[in-house]
Amino acid sequence: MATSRRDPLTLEVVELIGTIVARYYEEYEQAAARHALTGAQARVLGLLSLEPLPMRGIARKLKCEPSNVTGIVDRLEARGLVERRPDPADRRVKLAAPTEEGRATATRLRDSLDFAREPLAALSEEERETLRDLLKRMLGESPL
Amino acid sequence: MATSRRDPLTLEVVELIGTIVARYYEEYEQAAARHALTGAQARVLGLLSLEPLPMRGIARKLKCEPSNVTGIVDRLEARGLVERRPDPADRRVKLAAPTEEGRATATRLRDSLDFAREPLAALSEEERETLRDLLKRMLGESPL
DNA sequence: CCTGAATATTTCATGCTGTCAAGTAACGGG
DNA sequence: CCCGTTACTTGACAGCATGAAATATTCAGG
Repeated sequence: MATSRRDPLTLEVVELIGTIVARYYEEYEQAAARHALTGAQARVLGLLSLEPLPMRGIARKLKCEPSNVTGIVDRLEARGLVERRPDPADRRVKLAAPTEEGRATATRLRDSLDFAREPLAALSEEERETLRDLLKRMLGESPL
Repeated sequence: MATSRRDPLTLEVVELIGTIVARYYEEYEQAAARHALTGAQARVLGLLSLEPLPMRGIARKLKCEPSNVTGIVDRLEARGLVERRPDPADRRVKLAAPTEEGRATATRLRDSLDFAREPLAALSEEERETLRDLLKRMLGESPL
């Protein structure tokens, strides 16, 4: 299993992935900032724009403590982008859902992110297919 | 230029890259935590293990304010992993350099990161070459 | 040589993210 | 009905990040 970990080719690919990660992260933060959001706020808003979630559900997706989510949703709520609604099935639960404005912001954010990720245009359709398959295999082998 | 931004294949690849970024970042933080370091501290220590840098140089590499670097280096210095040395050529400058222990920690950190990135082993050598070339093309087109 | 603009670093104030521990409210099985 | 569990919040604390102001040093021009 360790046979391929040290060879120059693997190290080069690892290096490239590191570069992609750094660039992606930076552009994500910048895109969020353009909408006066922090990265964490943008991630939560993006999650909620797919479906409303209980606070605990957000924490699970973000892999952080629920007490942390309280603050992030507080700030989004204070800006009118998100609202807390009671869960009819369980009065302990609060469902966070985007407001109309929150949904609009999430959409604009997503669009500006797509644009930031434009470098894929440098590849032909066939190349993108190859890339997709290789990335899938990379991710598929990992347990998670 | 926008011709390829919306098609399902591109979106799928973007999604995959997002997954890789999330996983990479998470594993980086965990690897740092295993050495009782934060992500930012691990990044700085990794930089300095390549070459000593002035505070401002670290800030440039991290793309953050110099005043932020002061605190990060403070904490690394308090742990004996880094030391500040005067720059003989310019008395305004302080060079941050890893101590012996800092270098050792950086090495162990790098090794544990290589292990975290093991999923590449799922690909054959030829596939890794293809992946390398595609990633290079993706990155090469961007202005930086 | 001296002055003034520019540079390197630090300090301070502030805000956000993250953790942990403790507290409150509600669910649900026995 | 009670008790353990679960969901959420609060408060204390640390770290990261920014911006403005203070200090020390460099360097160019007169």
